[in-house]
Amino acid sequence: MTHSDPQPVFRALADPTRRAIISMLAHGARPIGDIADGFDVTRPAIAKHLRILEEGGVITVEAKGRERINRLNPEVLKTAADWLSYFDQFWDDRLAKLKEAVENKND
Amino acid sequence: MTHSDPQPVFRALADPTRRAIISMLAHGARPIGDIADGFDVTRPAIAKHLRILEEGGVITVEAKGRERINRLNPEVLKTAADWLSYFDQFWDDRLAKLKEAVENKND
DNA sequence: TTTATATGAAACCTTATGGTATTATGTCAA
DNA sequence: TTGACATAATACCATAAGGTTTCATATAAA
Repeated sequence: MTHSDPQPVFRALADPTRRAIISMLAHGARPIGDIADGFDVTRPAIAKHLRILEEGGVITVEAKGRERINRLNPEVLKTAADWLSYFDQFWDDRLAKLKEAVENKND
Repeated sequence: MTHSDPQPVFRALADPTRRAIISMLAHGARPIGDIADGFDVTRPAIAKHLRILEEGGVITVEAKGRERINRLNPEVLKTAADWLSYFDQFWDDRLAKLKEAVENKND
């Protein structure tokens, strides 16, 4: 319904390292150092990914002392999911029927 | 369940022109020329996008005389949708409840 | 107040990306 | 068979992406 531009989100999702970071942050907010420890690449590389995630609104960064806490902002991912949801009809009849059933019963 | 690598699909989805091509092909298969007519960029540019879509399995190309019909393969998009579906829990409680209700009643 | 720690920032490199213009090839139609 | 048409292929270009190393800065702890 909000129909906002999915481009920054799809851009953020395009890299496997960024998707892994997103998955990691789904389990809790973390500073850069902790994130970088989980990957082969250097911390500056992770910092660049975090910047792109932040630009896309996928994460927010909160300064806390000398640390900077990176927190997932999962609602933004809905922008991409919404774009893809149009194609539900092509692969999942059951979901369409389910949605229909619910719309008739509840709302 | 299939759990295949979403990388080629997310790559295909990363460009706005490619997403527009996907949307266009959702309404029916078309040859390159027809597709290119709908965009500002040149045909070789569209051809490159189609190549990336084909590499990602998002479209299939069928030679038909001197034309080459580009056909959407929408099931592949499910790979990306599945990856994103993990985050449903963060933004949509209703869907979770719905799923639960269905699992209790049907299967 | 040193010293260690967490991060930012700059400079640089290689390859991918998205685009162009031009030329070649295969197929249909007159 | 010749001409028109649909597309492929090639060469080229500018910028973005993803990575590195090195250096600077701010905060916490000794």
